[in-house]
Amino acid sequence: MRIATWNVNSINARLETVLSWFEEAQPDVACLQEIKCVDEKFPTEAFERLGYNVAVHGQKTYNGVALLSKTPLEDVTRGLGGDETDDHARYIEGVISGPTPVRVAGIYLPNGNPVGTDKFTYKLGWMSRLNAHARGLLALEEPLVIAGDYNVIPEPADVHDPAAWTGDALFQPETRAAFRALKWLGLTDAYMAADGSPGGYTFWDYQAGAWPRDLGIRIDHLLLSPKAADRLAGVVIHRGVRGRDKPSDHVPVVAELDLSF
DNA sequence: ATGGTAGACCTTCTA
Repeated sequence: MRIATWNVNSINARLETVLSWFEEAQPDVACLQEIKCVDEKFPTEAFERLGYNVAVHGQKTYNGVALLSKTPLEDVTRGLGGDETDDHARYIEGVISGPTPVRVAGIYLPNGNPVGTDKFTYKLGWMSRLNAHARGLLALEEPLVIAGDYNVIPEPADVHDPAAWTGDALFQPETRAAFRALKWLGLTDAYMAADGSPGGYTFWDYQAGAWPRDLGIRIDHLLLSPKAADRLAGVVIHRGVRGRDKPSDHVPVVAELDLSF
């Protein structure tokens, strides 16, 4: 099973680009972030024509996540618990039906910049709530994938110039510690387990020639429960997508799970 | 040099 995560930076501005990638890459499951539209504006029919079942948790202008699957989605939930005052659309979860069901959570973790503001506090609070929720999911002892734009640079090897990012919310010690705490729960970073070579960037800023100069960061991750990690067959970062017309600033990351045993 | 680009949307916010 190929499971993809991709921050598309507006699904409607990016529809042709996204659909053509889906046709060639044929992911079985996809988590999309920053769809930047309400549920009714999501191009559901276009994905249904490609054979996908669609679940959306949208929001006007900002954020918004979607979960797509070639097999039916079950037990879909929207929103991350732990704070009733949080109205950002950043979390969607469902079970991918099949002989070996896989629970998939798609996340758009807050950016958190600038550091020292309530935005950074919100980011750390969101990570704490994700930790609490993941703890409960892991107790189910299922194949589980938590995939999305984490807005976390885990290690210096995941950024072209660590010194240039020391003041950024994505690379703060507290941010990195919260990401490590997720892994300590028993989650495996799929890219590190399958490949792990430095320079596996997933995001290049639109500004200052970041893409042609390969000034990237690795912030789109798939974290796997033990029963999902046991089946991990590989991870591919589709970096070439960044060089196409009208690209998102993120590229798709695809993990392959072997569900044949 | 505090620059630069992109998207939603209505003048500025988010990234």
